[in-house]
Amino acid sequence: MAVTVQDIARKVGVNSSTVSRVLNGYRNISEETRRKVLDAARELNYHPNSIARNLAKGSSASIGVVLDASNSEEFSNFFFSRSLFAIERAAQSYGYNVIISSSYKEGEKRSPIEDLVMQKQVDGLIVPPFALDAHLLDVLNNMNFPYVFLGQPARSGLQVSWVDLHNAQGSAQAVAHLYERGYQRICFLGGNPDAGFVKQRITGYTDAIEAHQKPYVVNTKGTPESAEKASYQALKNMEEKPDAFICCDNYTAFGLMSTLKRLQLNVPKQVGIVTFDNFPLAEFMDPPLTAIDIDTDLLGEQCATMLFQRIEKPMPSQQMLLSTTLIKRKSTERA
Amino acid sequence: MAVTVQDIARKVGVNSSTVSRVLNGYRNISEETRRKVLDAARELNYHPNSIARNLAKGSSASIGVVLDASNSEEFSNFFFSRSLFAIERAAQSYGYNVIISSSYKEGEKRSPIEDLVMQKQVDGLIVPPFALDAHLLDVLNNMNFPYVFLGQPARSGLQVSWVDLHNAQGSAQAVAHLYERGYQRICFLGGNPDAGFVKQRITGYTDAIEAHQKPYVVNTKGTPESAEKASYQALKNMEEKPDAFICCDNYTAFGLMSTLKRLQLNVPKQVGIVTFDNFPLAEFMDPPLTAIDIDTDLLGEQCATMLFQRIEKPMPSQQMLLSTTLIKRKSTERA
DNA sequence: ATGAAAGCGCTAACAT
DNA sequence: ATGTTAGCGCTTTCAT
Repeated sequence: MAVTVQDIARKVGVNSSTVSRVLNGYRNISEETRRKVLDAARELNYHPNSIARNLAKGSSASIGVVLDASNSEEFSNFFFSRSLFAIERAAQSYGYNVIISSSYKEGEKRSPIEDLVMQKQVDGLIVPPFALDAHLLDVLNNMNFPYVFLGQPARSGLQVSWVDLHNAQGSAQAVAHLYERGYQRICFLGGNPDAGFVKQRITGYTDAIEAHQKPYVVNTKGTPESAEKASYQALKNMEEKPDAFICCDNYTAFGLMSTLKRLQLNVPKQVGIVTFDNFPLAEFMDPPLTAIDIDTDLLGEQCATMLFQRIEKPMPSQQMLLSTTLIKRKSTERA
Repeated sequence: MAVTVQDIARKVGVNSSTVSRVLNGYRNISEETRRKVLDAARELNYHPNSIARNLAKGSSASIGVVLDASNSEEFSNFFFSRSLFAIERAAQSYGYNVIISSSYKEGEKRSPIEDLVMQKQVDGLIVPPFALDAHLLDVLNNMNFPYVFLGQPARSGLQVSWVDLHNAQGSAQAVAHLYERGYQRICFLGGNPDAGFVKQRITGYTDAIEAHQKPYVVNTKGTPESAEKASYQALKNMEEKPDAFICCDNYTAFGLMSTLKRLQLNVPKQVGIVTFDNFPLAEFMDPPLTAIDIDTDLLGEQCATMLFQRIEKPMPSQQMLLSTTLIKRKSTERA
């Protein structure tokens, strides 16, 4: 059915290995046969069978990306999927396919990821840290299989490669910006305490603020209602009444805004706001919120790039933190 | 390096084809050799090489999903990625891998999708309709390659298979619900006019409303600001002043809410609101908004299922519309 | 610069 | 019920 190297070889009158050489750009080929082969390939509308090619070469020309499924929280999936798209783009430019796979393992079956690796379907893996259990981690390490974590693992002792956003730096940027604008008592409004990055954001705040004031972290569940209540309490606390908030995400910021309206506190005059993330609300609030933007595209791209390096040659583990960007808007424009 | 069927065959003292038969669950195998082979496989920690297997079987055991890249609008990507996860889950249960690929074609290269298909890397394709140009469509049809559109194509004449959400039905549900609650003059607040589903939502509204009133569609750009202005105008129009709105998405609803606060109109007493989509804001607004929810998981799952049917045996094209669900909340609770 | 032949690891048609 | 053999379509020695 399909056109093969043999067909081209017959048509041109050479051996199939010669065709292969031409198609793979080997140098020691006479200009004449090269042209003839290429012409024939075009005429016959030849497309290499990548499966056969991969079998012969002993590679799969694919990487696997493990989906962030256990964390099915809609919001974080959004950021993850942005990175996923960027990974695909990078992979394409390196000539790799991207196979996605959930980490979910049903019943007694082997985990789909283990299958992906052991069955030689992928040459490398991009994984959210929590998706790898101890067993799988062992397997990968023992066979020296290339993988990169998309996000910093909680157990920081591990000698593994990862790429993550510099959440702590984001907090520091926010703190610096708020002080620069004249705010004096800065409160951190926390988010869903289960998410790893929330801890990093809080720690970053705590570290950065110490030079100026006692840290003031108010925890919330990450929902607007929860943030509304928590921020209300904070503003009723007359002793340490904040004049600025750093919100852990757009939803807590949304809740905070409700409280401020209720208390008739003016933003940015009486209260300044910086929020983490520039989605889905920051720019649409009234006033638009100064935001710590994270580059999820870059995250995916760097993650993929790091993986390809590791696939091409073994190397010691690397870690990379990507800078956040402060987008200044009305909510911190104190006169 | 890796363990092969040969290794097992040698160890057990049978031929590799026998091993293959056992591993593939053929019936005419003596219980004894079956056990010996399976034991040996386990002992040697055998994993089949899927590339070799695919080459021999002439299939790839993979499907391709084309990424919604040209439409990089963050919001719609969110819904798409939800479907993507569901596709992966379905594929896994059918024993297929999912390869993602952007449709973006750089320079003179062939499109990545065409490569995916022609190089036998995938057995079927799930595609957002716009991602397929006329040429590629021809290629696929001529070779009878199985594919399913994720979303209804704009050119409705095409005899192709697709799965989509029943947007028009959603509008009809909203209209019926609002009338039932006693609202009388229902206005549709449109969204980004470039999105295909927006047209469907508007048409659904227009059709459903005709029994009751003259259709009243107010267009917006899909941003909160735009929706705020447009809804303000609508409410100033004394002749046909609406007492209810159907919003094309959560962002237009957000804009509308600003206007209503400004005009001090009470929701749900003076104005009722139904919004399309239950993300990211509908449940967090004050009051929480009645929403037309769409099941993006189901969308992905059905799309995949349809594709697998078509891969297994050729069949006439099918189309499927998935029902929307009305989630009733405070914003339509007229006393 | 090119041909011949072996082989990647598996499955399947044909024997027995 | 099992062994033999021939591929799947490509790459890659090893010759010449």
